[in-house]
Formats: sequence, structure tokens, C-alpha cells
Amino acid sequence: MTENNIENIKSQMRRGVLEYCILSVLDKNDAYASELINKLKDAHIIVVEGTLYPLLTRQKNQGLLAYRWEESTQGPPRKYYTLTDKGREVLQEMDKAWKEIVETLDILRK
Amino acid sequence: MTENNIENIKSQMRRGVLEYCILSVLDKNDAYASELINKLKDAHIIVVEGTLYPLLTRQKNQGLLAYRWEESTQGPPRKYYTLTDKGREVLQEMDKAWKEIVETLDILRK
DNA sequence: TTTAGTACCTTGCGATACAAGGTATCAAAA
DNA sequence: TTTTGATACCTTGTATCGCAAGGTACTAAA
Repeated sequence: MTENNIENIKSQMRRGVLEYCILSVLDKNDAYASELINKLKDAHIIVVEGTLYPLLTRQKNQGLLAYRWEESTQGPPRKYYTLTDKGREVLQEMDKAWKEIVETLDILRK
Repeated sequence: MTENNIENIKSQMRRGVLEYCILSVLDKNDAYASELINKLKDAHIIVVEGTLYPLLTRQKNQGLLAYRWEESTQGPPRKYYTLTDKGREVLQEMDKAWKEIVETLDILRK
């Protein structure tokens, strides 16, 4: 029960920064969806397909991301996402917002 | 539009830590709902009644909080919430979870 | 030609944040 | 003594969104 509680809370915290994480990863390198899932899993940010695909579409529709198709010899073509200029701007705003929240919690929890 | 975007993102981040903030505030002092709203507003964590009341009830049902009624000379009686032992345990788990996420983002955003 | 691996995407359910509206108490003004 | 304003509680309805589950399609190897 308590365990469940905590898992719930963790995933809630993660959810809050998920979009931030995605833009952060893409800021370093373009990536396709499955690749993103693995990179985020490595960073202990769990995200599943049913969450990521709609989210990427949303961010693309907001003009934060663009994509291109690339052939693969290993299977079907890959949809590589890349940050747009607007995406980079928003990422900077996210940096600020994140900093504020971290400071807020420092104070609340001091 | 972009502004809206950012507001959205900020509130998403805040949401992720809302329960953490509530327990943190109550860890310092017992408080009643309206008081909590003001304290959180001061800390730039916006939360409205329609969000807070169900949330407090949930946390109480999970055994994290208890409450007592206190008379007030200024209006209707106040429902003072207080952390339970379990609430304090969970708060410590939240501290860990939060630390992890902050570290994760440090790495992702380095 | 079937199986395994990779990659894409959608549907349906449940949880939940928030706007809006409602009830009740007390004190002071009209 | 009734009305107003301030304080405090709580609920309802809508919309969003995360996630489990299920589905399609391409490639290579068995």
C-alpha cells in the first residue's frame, strides 16, 4: 500500500517534467520515438509508447518539434524528431520554471 | 500562445510536486485548507479550492493526514490538518524521490 | 512462409485538476 | 433585525491526459 503510494508519487513527479525531459534529450541529439523511450528509461524517467506518441504529436503541433523520416536497414523507417527554434525558446523558459520550482522546494523543505 | 504554453508547463510541473508541497507545509505547522492555499500561493505554488479539498481528503484516506476542528472568532470553524506518522514517513520518501528527479534533470540538462 | 525484431500508431478507461456554484458561520453595518 | 461582507467549508461537471492493451507494417533470418 505505502509502496504503491510512493510509486504513484514518483510517477506524478516524473510526469510533471516529462515534456521538459523530452526537449532536453532532443536538444542534444535528434532521436526517434523508440530511441527516446530508451534514453529516458536510462535516466530513470519511465515513459511508455501510449504516453509518448500523443505527446510528441502535441509538441509538434505546438511548433516545438519537427520531424523527418529516415530509412533503416533494421526494420521500418524511423521518424526522427528535432527541436525547432521555438522549441529551443520554450526549453529555455522551462529551465527558468524548473529553477524556480527547485528553489521553492528548497525553501519549503528547509 | 507561447505564453500559454509556458503557463501550462509551469502548472504541470507544479502539479507534480503539489502533494509534496502540502506535506512539507504541514510538516512545519498544522494548517487549515484556506491557510494552506495562501501559504502555497506565497511560495508561488498556485492551487485552488477545487483542487485542494479533494486532495486533502485523498491524503487523509491514505492515512497521511488527520484533522481536528477548531472554533474561530472570525467565522466558521476551521478544519486543521496535521501530519500522521505515516505522513512523515511518506514525506521522507518524497524527499528521496525529489532528490533523484533533481539529479536526473541536472544530468539531462548539463 | 513463418517467426522475431523493430518501429510506428490508436482506442478505451480511469484519474484528476480546475472552474463554477453551493452551504454555513460570524460580525458589523444599515 | 435584516442584510451585507468576510471567512470557511464542500461538490459537480468538463476536459485533459497517462497508460494498458491492441493493432499495422517493414526487414531479415530460420
